Amino acid sequence: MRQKVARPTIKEVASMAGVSTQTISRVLNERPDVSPETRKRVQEIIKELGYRPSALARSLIRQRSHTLGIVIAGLRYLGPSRVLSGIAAAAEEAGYSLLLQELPQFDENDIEPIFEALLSRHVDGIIWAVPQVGENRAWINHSALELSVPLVYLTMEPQTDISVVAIDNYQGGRIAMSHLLEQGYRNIGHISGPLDWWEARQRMAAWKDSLLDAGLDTSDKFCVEGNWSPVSGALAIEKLFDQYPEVDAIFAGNDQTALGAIHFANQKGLRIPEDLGIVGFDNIAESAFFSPSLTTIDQDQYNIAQLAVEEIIKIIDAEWQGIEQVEPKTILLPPTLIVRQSSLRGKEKEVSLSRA
Amino acid sequence: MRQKVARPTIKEVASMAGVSTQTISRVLNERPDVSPETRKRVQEIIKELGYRPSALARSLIRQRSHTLGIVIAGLRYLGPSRVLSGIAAAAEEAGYSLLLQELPQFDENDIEPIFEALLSRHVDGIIWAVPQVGENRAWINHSALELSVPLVYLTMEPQTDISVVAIDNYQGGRIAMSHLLEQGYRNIGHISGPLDWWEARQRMAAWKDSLLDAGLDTSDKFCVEGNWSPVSGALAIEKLFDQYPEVDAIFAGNDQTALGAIHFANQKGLRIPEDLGIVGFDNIAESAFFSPSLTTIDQDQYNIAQLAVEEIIKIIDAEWQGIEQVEPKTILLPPTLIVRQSSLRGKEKEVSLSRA
DNA sequence: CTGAAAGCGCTAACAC
DNA sequence: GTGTTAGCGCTTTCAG
Repeated sequence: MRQKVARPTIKEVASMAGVSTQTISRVLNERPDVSPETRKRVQEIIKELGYRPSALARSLIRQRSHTLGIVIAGLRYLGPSRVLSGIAAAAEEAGYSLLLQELPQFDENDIEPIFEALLSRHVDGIIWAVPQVGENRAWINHSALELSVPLVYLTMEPQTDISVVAIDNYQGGRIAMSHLLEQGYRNIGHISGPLDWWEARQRMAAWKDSLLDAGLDTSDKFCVEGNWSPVSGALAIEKLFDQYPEVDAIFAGNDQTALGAIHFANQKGLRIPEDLGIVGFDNIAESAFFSPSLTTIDQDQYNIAQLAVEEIIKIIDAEWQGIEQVEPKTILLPPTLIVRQSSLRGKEKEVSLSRA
Repeated sequence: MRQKVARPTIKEVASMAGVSTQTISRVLNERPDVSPETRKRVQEIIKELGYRPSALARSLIRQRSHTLGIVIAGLRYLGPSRVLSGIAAAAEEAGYSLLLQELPQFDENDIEPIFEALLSRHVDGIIWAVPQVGENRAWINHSALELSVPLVYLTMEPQTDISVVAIDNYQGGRIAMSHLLEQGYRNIGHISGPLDWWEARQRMAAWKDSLLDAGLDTSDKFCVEGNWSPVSGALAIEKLFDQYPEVDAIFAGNDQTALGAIHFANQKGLRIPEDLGIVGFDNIAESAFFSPSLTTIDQDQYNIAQLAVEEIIKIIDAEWQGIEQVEPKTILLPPTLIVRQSSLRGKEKEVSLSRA
């Protein structure tokens, strides 16, 4: 059974050491103006009592909590979790704690209470790591612009007034398409993500622009909207084959959609990559083990999360040093192509095991 | 550009309303002893100023923060993320905020600073949601038993002195094995998770006991240790076929390992489920779309997370009401079997699309 | 070098 | 009903 242990306060340490609380405070904060003997004695008593200062009381008086508010959505998906993991590592590294709020939905519009919960606990800054879906950016922009602490957007469309750190989804789409075109595919269809997502629109735009640049047709029939899920991928490819029978390759909005497409193609007896080339997006761990293994676009979400943390701490420190406004910055990270079997037509195939 | 907006304090509200801060406090806390007119006037001013009380100051004086400390590890994996999502939802529901600490490794042994970061911020309780790996339970037990706040373990071996909420992994393994045996498989191999994980050992024990109960052989050759990853699954099954050529079914430690095994079997031209039956564990979203779709064990991690939150709040409330020690409780949730194609031998196959 | 006084933003206990 | 005093646990003046 747990032994409830009360935490000693600075007062108890002081009376035990026979000095005032300020002296304890001085020792804690490593101020020079304490005699070596007093310092040593106090430190011993601190250790003996297991005393730790209250970060809460400190936050109150210093007006700085060394805590970051994180707003996130969709932790049941892999992407947001990886982002959160990156944030956690970077925050730990920088000596910040994390106050976490998960939105029940991506397009939650009642965000006042979310901010309130964070601000009333005196966070030093807020990272908004919610994908931009529908109009949810509008709501948050409205609230964010009159906020008492700095804010950084993660995974959102670049903007003028607030710092943004994101993956360059458009660039990623271009890379995927270049690869398919290089492999000789010419009838390339697209299974998009839900088009109220900014990321889905970016990837789709890259698909369309790539076809245009290559002098190819870009009829609406060549694109079907999915919802990121494997099942939507399977349904989408079926529809795609209906309305675009010549299709010889697919750029899928994400790996899970691609998986659904592969599943369908396998069942139809289509050979991948000979009859149909497929490229995904995300590079989820499983994608190296699909049958066939999936060529995809890797986005380093862990890394952008760290950049976001660094950025917000930079802003916090700047404002703390009296700089009233820090110039908003936009950081767009390019993703990279991971070539696997699903798109390698007529070339030497890699062995998936050796590079997973 | 963001407009830095200072938050008003209770003092400003008070002087604006021409009353003392005490009266504001009374209105905030909905005390009866305020005249209707005063109350109304104060409320209007609060709204006008956009005043919100500081949860920090409240925590300090009330000795209660309505904040839960969450210690977690492995957010890059799906399981812990789902757990966190469940915790977040339940905490939100109960009006608690979340202070998050992610361990850099599962078997991190320097946990003092982790606890310290949470306790110095006056969390009301701690949920330890780190899988039990190697000796990490020993370290935490040592620290946990003399803690100033309640603690609940999530996903850990039941114990006598502290409350635990977990999935019954052993039971899950038994269900998986019963299913394979019912389908007529008799040479059932196991690809385990890393055996320093408690969950991996539980699932393996279930595999062994099931074979014993069925009067079947349980040679060590029938089991290969993996590390949860698809690649380890592929390597493990190869080894398994080497040392146990008669194998006609595999109970995989998790879905990703099963995916690696499927990948290998497909490449070898083995038919699943005819030549080889496969059952996984976890029911990840992708598993319904493997080729063939994967029979697996579903564990409701979202749900156990909610139970853990409820449990710790119950303990917090109890201690708050003067009950010194609350009897530790163990909640073991049984997982459920999800039947798909990979194990359905000689029976009518479901169509994976229709039930995904 | 060290202590006393004041206060961060709020609330509990007691006056009036 | 409402104000005053005191104090949560700590730090920041400013004396001495």
